[in-house]
Amino acid sequence: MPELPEVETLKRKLAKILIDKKISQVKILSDKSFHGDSQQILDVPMTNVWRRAKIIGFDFANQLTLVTHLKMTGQLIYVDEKIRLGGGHPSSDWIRNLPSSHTRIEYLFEDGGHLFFNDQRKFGWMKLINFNEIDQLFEHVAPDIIDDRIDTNYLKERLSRTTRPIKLAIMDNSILAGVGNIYACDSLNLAKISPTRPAKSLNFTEIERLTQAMKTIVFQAIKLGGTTFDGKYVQVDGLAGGYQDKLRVYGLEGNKCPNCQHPIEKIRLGGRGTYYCPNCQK
DNA sequence: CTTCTTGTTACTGA
DNA sequence: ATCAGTAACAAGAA
Repeated sequence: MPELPEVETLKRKLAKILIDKKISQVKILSDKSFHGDSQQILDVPMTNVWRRAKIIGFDFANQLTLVTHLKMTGQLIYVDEKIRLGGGHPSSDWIRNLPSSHTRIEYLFEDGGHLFFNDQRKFGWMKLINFNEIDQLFEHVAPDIIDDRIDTNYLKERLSRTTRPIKLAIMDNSILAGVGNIYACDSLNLAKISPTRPAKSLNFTEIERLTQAMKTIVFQAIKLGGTTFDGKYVQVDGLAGGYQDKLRVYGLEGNKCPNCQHPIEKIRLGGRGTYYCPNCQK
């Protein structure tokens, strides 16, 4: 599931590859995955690639932006002309065979490169909007966890107002953006705080620990290129990320807690799988 | 066959 | 009015 680190990893690579290029053709293979008139961005130079929360935006010279949310199973994979023609040394061979049955949109660039939007579950989307419509996308979205505006004082203020379990609160985009299930579980383990604690019951020191833990975990995951779990998220070149080898508790039911060696347990919180250590996470 | 999976939003109920 | 809980979305795995 792409969260902030996965989306940031994709954005950095796509910015390097795509800025200044022009799209020559858009093939929409699933109508519900694309919103807008794709003809409007043909032969227009791409000027910038950005990320905010879990959304990536591709800006074009004609004041249009292609925004995308990958939801749980979206992938963005770029294959250059050399690899497509059977040459080069692709780091993962299967990308030569795209499009696949899960490819929803295919972008052909003027230099022969191809960008594939794959999405098994079709929850993800790509949408063409005007520059002046970008702000309203984030109207109800708080700053990213890696933004300096998310600090202990801010979170103390926001969290003291709700009795919801702390894990649900830190996954709430209107409080802070970019922390999904994987990094919420791992951050709470690093901070030694139980995911079920009412948010308002955390004292200043605990919130400070949790804030630091979330930033540490998210920065580490970005550095490692994100988490590849069930093979759903992959990098732009089709390769896995690196954080799955560093996971503390997520998906590790029965394994030993990295803090205290007690077996990790799985519970259900807000209808979502939640992994934690009942011994050291208080 | 049924059940489970998930990020986000829309809806329902308190 | 505001907050909390949950169904819905889609497609595949178990």
